Amino acid sequence: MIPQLSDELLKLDNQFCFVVYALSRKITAHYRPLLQELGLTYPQYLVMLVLWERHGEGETGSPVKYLCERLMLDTGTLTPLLKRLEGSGWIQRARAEEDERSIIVSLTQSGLDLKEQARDIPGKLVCQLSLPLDELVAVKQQLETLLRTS
Amino acid sequence: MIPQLSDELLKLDNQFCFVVYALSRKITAHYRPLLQELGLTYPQYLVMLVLWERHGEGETGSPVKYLCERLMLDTGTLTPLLKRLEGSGWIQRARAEEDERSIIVSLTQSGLDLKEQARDIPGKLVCQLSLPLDELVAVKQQLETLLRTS
DNA sequence: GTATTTTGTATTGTGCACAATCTAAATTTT
DNA sequence: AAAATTTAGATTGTGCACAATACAAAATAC
Repeated sequence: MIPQLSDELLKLDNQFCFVVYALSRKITAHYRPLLQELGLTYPQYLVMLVLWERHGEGETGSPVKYLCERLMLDTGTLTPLLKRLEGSGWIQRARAEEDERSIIVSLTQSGLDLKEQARDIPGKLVCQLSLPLDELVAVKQQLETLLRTS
Repeated sequence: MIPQLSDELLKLDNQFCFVVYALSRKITAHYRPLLQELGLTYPQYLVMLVLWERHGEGETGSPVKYLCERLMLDTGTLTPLLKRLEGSGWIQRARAEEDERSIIVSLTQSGLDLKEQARDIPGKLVCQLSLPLDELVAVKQQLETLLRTS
């Protein structure tokens, strides 16, 4: 059996995707203890980020469809997740009046208050990442290019 | 309410982690149709990569513990996954003789043959990524640094 | 050599991800 | 306007991830 280039390409350490996949799990593991104090999982935290951001822009409600697009997740993932957030008391779900198909997600007062407890999370996390901030920003931009165009 | 820096840091688009998380899901989505032809999921494919690689090094069997370390996954994830791979006929699982606690995973002939069908997958995937190969290699190295040291 | 601790794996339970299917409301066609 | 199509979410089923617990085999302590 002659060694081939394709053998090299099939090695785990040569997989670009594995690095992204493993790093993603590792970073969310960094978030876990911090988010646990707030009673959130990482995907739930992402939903809250969007709702907090929208609230700051004066948008008190967001359709599920909007959240799906923003987080690149489908309803099979978001519907049960949103029900759990509702069960925790952070959000409310209600049918839109103009379009009975649409569900509008909005923050409760507790959900809004939770933002104050989340304020220091991004800072704590960056400190745990062993890459200078400017390099981190540069890598992030390249990953965003991949995310947008691939 | 005075706008604060922490408001900016809490925006979704400023989250380094979200980019990694979303990109990871997007890349595995690229793999999905290719792997479906082989009857593998992406995490199963990663296990097969390690087993193929080990086989090339003359190691016919790998303990579960080794696979856990290599893939940074625990047995709660790997045990059922390995049972599914065994059910598909790609691998075998057997207790080690020297240490009855240890389970040794080895390729079946079909599992070894499957490598030939997987050979062209890395090439197909790189073509779907819209970043020149040299930049991809550079980004990968920085992500590896994060993965190792964070 | 027995007791204690550690190690390797399995199991259980919760929460994503995502494909596939379903339903009802809205829109478009004709 | 009735029929066909599209759209927004929900549901079902499979397969990860991972914490927590359990357990037997091995290693260590005593």
